[in-house]
Formats: sequence, C-alpha cells, structure tokens
Amino acid sequence: MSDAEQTRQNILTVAADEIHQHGFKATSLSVILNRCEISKGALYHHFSSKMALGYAVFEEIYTPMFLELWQSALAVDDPIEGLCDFFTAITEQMSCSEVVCGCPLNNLCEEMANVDEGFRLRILALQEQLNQSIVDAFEKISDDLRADLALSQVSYFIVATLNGATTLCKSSRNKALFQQVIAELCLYTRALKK
Amino acid sequence: MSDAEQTRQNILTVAADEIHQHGFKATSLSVILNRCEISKGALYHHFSSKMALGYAVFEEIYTPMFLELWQSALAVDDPIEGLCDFFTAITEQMSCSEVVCGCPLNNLCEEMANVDEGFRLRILALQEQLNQSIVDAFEKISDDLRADLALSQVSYFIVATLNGATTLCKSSRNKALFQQVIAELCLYTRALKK
DNA sequence: CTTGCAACATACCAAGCGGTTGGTTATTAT
DNA sequence: ATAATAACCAACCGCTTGGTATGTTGCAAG
Repeated sequence: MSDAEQTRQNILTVAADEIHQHGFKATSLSVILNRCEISKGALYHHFSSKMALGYAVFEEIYTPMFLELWQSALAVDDPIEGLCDFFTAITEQMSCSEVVCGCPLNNLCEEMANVDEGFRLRILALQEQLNQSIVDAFEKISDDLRADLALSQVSYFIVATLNGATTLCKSSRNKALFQQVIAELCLYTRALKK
Repeated sequence: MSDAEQTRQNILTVAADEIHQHGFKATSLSVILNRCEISKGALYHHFSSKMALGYAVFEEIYTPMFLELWQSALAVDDPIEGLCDFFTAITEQMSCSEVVCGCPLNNLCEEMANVDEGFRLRILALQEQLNQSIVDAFEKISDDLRADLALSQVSYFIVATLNGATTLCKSSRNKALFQQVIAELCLYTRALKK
C-alpha cells in the first residue's frame, strides 16, 4: 500500500472509531488530526468535507464489517442457532464499555437519519440488505419453521430488539441488562421453529 | 400562574420540543430564545445552564408524560391487551413525522447516557420505574401468564423492542415498518398468556 | 534537468455556540 | 413611599467548529 493510501486508511480507521464512540456530529476533525498526527490539509486532500469522510467511513468500514458479521452468523446449517450463538457471543466477548458504546449502525441511524439524507439512504440500504440476508436464511429452513410466520416482519423484529437492547443498557452501563434481553430474544428466536 | 412562572413553563415546553426534534446537544439556545421571544438573560434567570434546563425538561415534562402514558396503558383489567392497545394506538394516532422523531426518552438515552452522568441517572431511574410498573401489572395477572416467564426480563424485552422499532423506522421514514414490528410485538406479548 | 502534480503543512477565517456582564423595568414587602 | 429583589434585556466574550487559501516538499514522467 502506498504512503498516501496508508494515510487515507488511517484516517478512515480513526474516524470510524471516533464516530462510533462519540457520534458523527460530536466527532471533531481536530481530534482525528491529532490521533493521526497529520495536518488539516492532509485530511482535506483525501476527503472533500466532514460529510464525505462520514460517508466513506460508512461505506468502507461499517458496511463490510456488518455484512461479514451477519453473513458468518447466518451461513451455517441452522441459522436460528447461528443467530442465537451470534447474540450470545456479543454479550460474552464484548467488554462492558464496548456494549455501552452501542452498534455503530444503530447509533448513526438514531443520530443522522433525520438530519442528513445521504446518511439516511446509506443506512436504509444496509438495513434492507441485512434484513434480506436474514429472510433468505430463514427461507432455506422454512420447513423447520412455523407456518404462520411473516419472515420479513420477524427479521425486523429481531433486529429491532437487538438494537433496543444495546440502547437500553447505555443508561445502566451494565452488560447484565443486555444479557437478559438477549436471553429473551434467543427464547423468541428458537420458538420460531416448529 | 404568575407571569414569571408562565415564562418558565413556556421555556420548558419549547425546549422539550426542540430537544425531542433535534436532540439535546443540537438544540440551540438561540432557537429557544427566538421561539419564546425572550432574551438570553430571561432564560439564564430561570435556568443556571443549558444542562440545568435539560434536566428540568426531563423531570418536569418527559418524566410525568411517560409515567402517565404507561400507567394508563397498564391500569386496566388486562394489561396484556392494554399494552397491545397502547402500541397499536401509537402506530395509528401518531403522524409519520412524529414516529420518525422517536421516543424522547430513548433518544436522550442514546445521545446523552454515555456523555453526561446527570442525564444517565435520570434516564436510568425512569426506565427502572417504568419497568417496575410493567412487572407489577404482570404480577397482578400472573395466574393467566405462563409459569416459565422471567417477568422483569420480559418487560425489558418489550421496551427494548418498542424502542428498537422507533429507531429502525427513522431510516425508512415510514410508519409501515414500525407497524410491522409492533404487530410482531403484539403477537409476542399476547403469547405470554397461557 | 526540469516540469508538474500528488501529498502534504501552516495559518487563517466566519459562524455559531454556551455563558457573562451591566444595566433596566416591574413587582412586592415594609 | 421607598427599598429590595425578581424578572428581564442588549451587548459582548472566549472558544471551538468545519472549511479555505497559500505555501512547501518529494516523486515521477518527459
């Protein structure tokens, strides 16, 4: 990788972390500049504006991260158990501060969807893509599932609950509450089977 | 009500609306000043800081609003149906822009819980109070409910899903998605009964 | 060897923010 | 009636923000 590309990637990585921790608006360019040890001219050489940097972080960091994460959870023989394992792994592997930090996609949706159309459409596209992945996985084992299910509705329900759980435990700063909701979510998910 | 108290209440009402629409940090004092047609001196006579105003909005506007809302949903013979009616009423009565605006409590939790301890503790207290109300209502009809339920866990699960549903539909700007998740939530809630 | 552009650095700018200061008017208690 | 204080206003302040204009360095092609 060239030096310039290395600089660009470094900016993206640091920006992704800052945005995850503090949100997009509260992320200060000067902090990114300090952490990367570069000047403002360097940043504006690679990105035309703060918004453009935000979009790049979303497309080049968050999007592939999420797709990989969910695909690996769903690309198993039993996606129901794959999802439950995935959820449980989050509660176990993530530190308390990471859990409290929340899901980058959910955070951005909450913060930016009502403010900026560019973010909104990118978030929407990714959410629909993830939802379709879940529905596809469910349809592959539809013989094992209850017949009365509206699969897309169920999928959005699961994602909504997962997101709601992360937000909820921000006030308690405690993984315990998160784990409880996840436990109930696993009960619900497993009950989708016949 | 005295003129002074009228001014104070007006500030609180306008601030509550601005915070609901744009979040706490993005709420500008100058906008509140313009909408209330008062000077900055007037605002700082009634509130010592922006943070103090935020706390007052939370305690004097949001908290009573939420307690009344949930109490009225739960103070019926069948709180299960009370909750489902409550959720359905939200989807039906609220305008699309109101739905997209989200729940003030959830918004503040997402935005401020990780940033300000004062907000965090107030949010936590209200969430626990609401959760206890739900648990209490469930316990009153525990004979009709399944025996295997962890009531507090179930209660948090419901609230998490409700909040997650509001956040989800911010990206689609559409009530339809919200209604779907709520429909699934009602299915789950009614399935709590024997 | 030089020309040109990519890849930065430095210094600066206007705007908006929360907050303060000093003063004025209105109300209330004595 | 007067003193005191509550209620309010206009102007200003320091600070941070995203963004820009100008300058410098280094490599790479001609």
